[in-house]
This record gives sequence, structure tokens and C-alpha cells, in this order.
Amino acid sequence: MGRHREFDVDKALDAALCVFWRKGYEGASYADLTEATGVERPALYSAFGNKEELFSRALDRYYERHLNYVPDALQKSTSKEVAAHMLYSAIDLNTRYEGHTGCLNLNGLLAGSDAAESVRQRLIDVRADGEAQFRERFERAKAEGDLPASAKPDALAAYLMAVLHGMAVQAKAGFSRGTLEAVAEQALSTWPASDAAISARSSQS
Amino acid sequence: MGRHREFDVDKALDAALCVFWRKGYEGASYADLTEATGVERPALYSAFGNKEELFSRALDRYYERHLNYVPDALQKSTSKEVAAHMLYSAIDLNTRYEGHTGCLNLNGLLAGSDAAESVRQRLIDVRADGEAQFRERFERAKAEGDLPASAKPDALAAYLMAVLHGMAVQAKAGFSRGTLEAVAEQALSTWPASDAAISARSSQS
DNA sequence: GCGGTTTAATAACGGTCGTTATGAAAAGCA
DNA sequence: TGCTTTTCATAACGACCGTTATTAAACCGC
Repeated sequence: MGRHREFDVDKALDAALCVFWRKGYEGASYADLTEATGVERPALYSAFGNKEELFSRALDRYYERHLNYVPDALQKSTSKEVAAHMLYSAIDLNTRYEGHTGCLNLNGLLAGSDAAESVRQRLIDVRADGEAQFRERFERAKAEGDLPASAKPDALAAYLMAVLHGMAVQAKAGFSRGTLEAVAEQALSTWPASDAAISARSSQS
Repeated sequence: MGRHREFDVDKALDAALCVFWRKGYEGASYADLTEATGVERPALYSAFGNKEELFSRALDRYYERHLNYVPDALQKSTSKEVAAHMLYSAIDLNTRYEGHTGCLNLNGLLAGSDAAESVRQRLIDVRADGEAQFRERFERAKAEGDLPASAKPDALAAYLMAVLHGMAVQAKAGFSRGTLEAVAEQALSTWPASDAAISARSSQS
């Protein structure tokens, strides 16, 4: 007996998941959660427990619903296929939703409240500056023949930064799907050799 | 005229830098900053302005003092040397200080307050679980001959996750220097081929 | 319809956040 | 020594944080 619950627990959890995905754990306030879920705070507490438990539930659901390609990847017949499946699935996940890019797991360690938006933007800008330096450096290397003509300096710069910072961080910073795909290709291949080295190698065989 | 400043502005900024490095922007409170710097709040405000300006000053100093290997890397003669210099310098920076691992830039997007420590640990654990799955999968691939006997499954798993999450995130999660170095090696090479493919290639030449 | 039980919404709790008013202490100049 | 100026430490500010008492409303079995 007793009064019936008036909201859909699963839908509320999905809405909370999106909030955590976008703002991280600390960055997501109950004001955000009540607005996104349409459920008042005490109802969230009675349904999910405290904030940490709610986040834990959202994290579990994230792995069940959005990271469900991991088992598929693990079942591929070769390790390289496993890696490729993971990389391209992650790109898809990280860029599918415009509102919450990146990975919930990492964004929980990444994002802050709205009050820190300008700071985050500043960090993103500084990061982009660093990448631009490498892109320019690789453009120069390409002009000097250090890199083959087929080399994509922006993709190389993105790859190097991806190894430094991670693809999920790049997705959070608003990178395009195409850029992430280029990073994945580089991650699965080797660093390009110069045209001179290539011609030397082909003349050797 | 007027009273003289009783604390060293540079030392206070260095102390604040370490706090931001470890806890991120939002995660670093003025209670933390006053404790680390030994300077009371009003003095920090008069010397640096508000929190955002103090962080901006710390970020500038971080780039000047700790990321000063970037220009050196950019001056290397080949792009691969540039990448290698960056990768190994970053490993050194990310693991040099036990108190503030990783990268200040990323940790500003990563860390939260102490109250969220258990949540962060939870995320770290989940991340480690994901990596363990790939390590196990690569161990199986090694046993099946999909990977050569010289392959290091834990290094391969770390590499794949590094492409997904980034080296700085791994450093923040407490990874060893050796693991990061292995990731850098992988990032500079290609994915290992199976022993069968290697013998086929060598018999071809 | 009534009692017992569960949920709903309002409002408030103590605590901490970043920030600042306030008055005492120290320094240079007259 | 006084006067002015700057810095110092104490303490408080309003706002928001996560959390919860409190009270009204909705449901079930009788």
C-alpha cells in the first residue's frame, strides 16, 4: 500500500547520467539534477540515496548502456581488431551526444561547476595553443621533407596530443569526429617516415 | 612608504601552483591555499586578485617553469624526435612529484575536492578494471599466438587505454613511470604483429 | 469513509565556498 | 614623535552546497 511513485526511476536516472556526464560528479549540483530529472531533491534521495550513490548508479548504467561495446571488442579474434573496435566505438560514443561529449568516467574527473567555465575554456585554449605549435612544427617538417607529402600535420599533432592528454579529453574540448578518427588511425599505425627514408627502403628491397 | 610585504610572492605562487596541480581549480579551496602558502586569504587577494586570477598566474608559471621543454622539443631536427622528446619529458614531469602527479592543465579539469575522494577512487578502480580486461585479453591473444612472444600484454593494454584516456590521466591515477615509458614506446611504434606474420615477412625477404 | 503507509513539495538545516569589511601593526617621511 | 600609507590577521558576509525535518497529498486494505 501507500502512495505510488509519480516519476519514472529509469528516466530520472538517465537524466542524472547526462548531467554527470556533462558536469562531472562535483560539478553536478542537486539544482542541476532536479532541473534535468524534473524530480525534487527529497524524491531523488528516497529513490537513489545520497549523491554518491546516485552517481554510482549512473556509472553502472553508463557501463551497461553506453560502454556495452567493450564485450564485443573483447570477442574479436585478434588483438588489433580489439583495439580498432574499441577506438572507433569510443570515438562514436565520445562525439554522439553534443551535450555531453567525452567519457562519463573521465568527465567525472574532469568537469567542474558552471562557475569555472571560463577557467576550463582557458585551459582548453592553452591546450589548443600547444597543439597548434606542434601542428605548425609538423607543417614545417612537411615543408622540409622530414615528413612525406602524404602526411597530415594536423592529424599528427592531434595524435601526439592524444597520447599526452587522451582522446576523451579532446572530445570534451569539442574536437570533431574526423579529428578523432584520424588520431585512431595514427594510433594503429606507425609514425610516418620521411620520403627519403621511404625511397631508400624501397630501393633496398 | 607603507608597510612592507612579509611573504615571498614567488614562493606563495609556487605553493599555490602545487595545490592547483594536485586538486584542480575548483578542488583547491582557500583553506588549502592558505595552508600551503602560509599566507592568509586577504593577503592572497591583495597580491594576486581573486581565485581565477591566482590560478591564471599559476598556470602561466607552470608553462614557464615546468613545460619549458616544449621549445626544446620543437627545435629537434625531425618530427619523430620532437614527439619522443615530448613524450619522455612529459613522463618525467608527470611522475616527478609524488604529491601532484599528472599535468596541471589536465588536473585542473580532473580533480575535485577531498570530499569526492572516494568517488574519484571508484572511477580509478573502474578504469583499472577496464584495463585489466584488455590486459587479460592480450594475455590470451599472446597465448593463442595472435601476439608474438616478445609482446608485453600489460604494456599493450596500457597503450590502448592511454589512447583512450591519455597518459596524464594515468599518471594522476598513480601509474608507475615504467608503465608510462612503455606506453610511450608503443606510441612511437606500431602494433605488434603475430609471430606467424613475422616469420612470413622474414621468409619473404 | 477511515487508518496506515508511502510519496510529494516546501522550506530549512549546518557547513563551506569565494570574497571582503574592519581594525591593529609596521614602515617611510615630515 | 606624529601622519600617512600599506599590509596584516580576525572575523564576518551572502550564496550555495548536500542533506533532511515537516507537512500535505495520494494510495491501499478494511
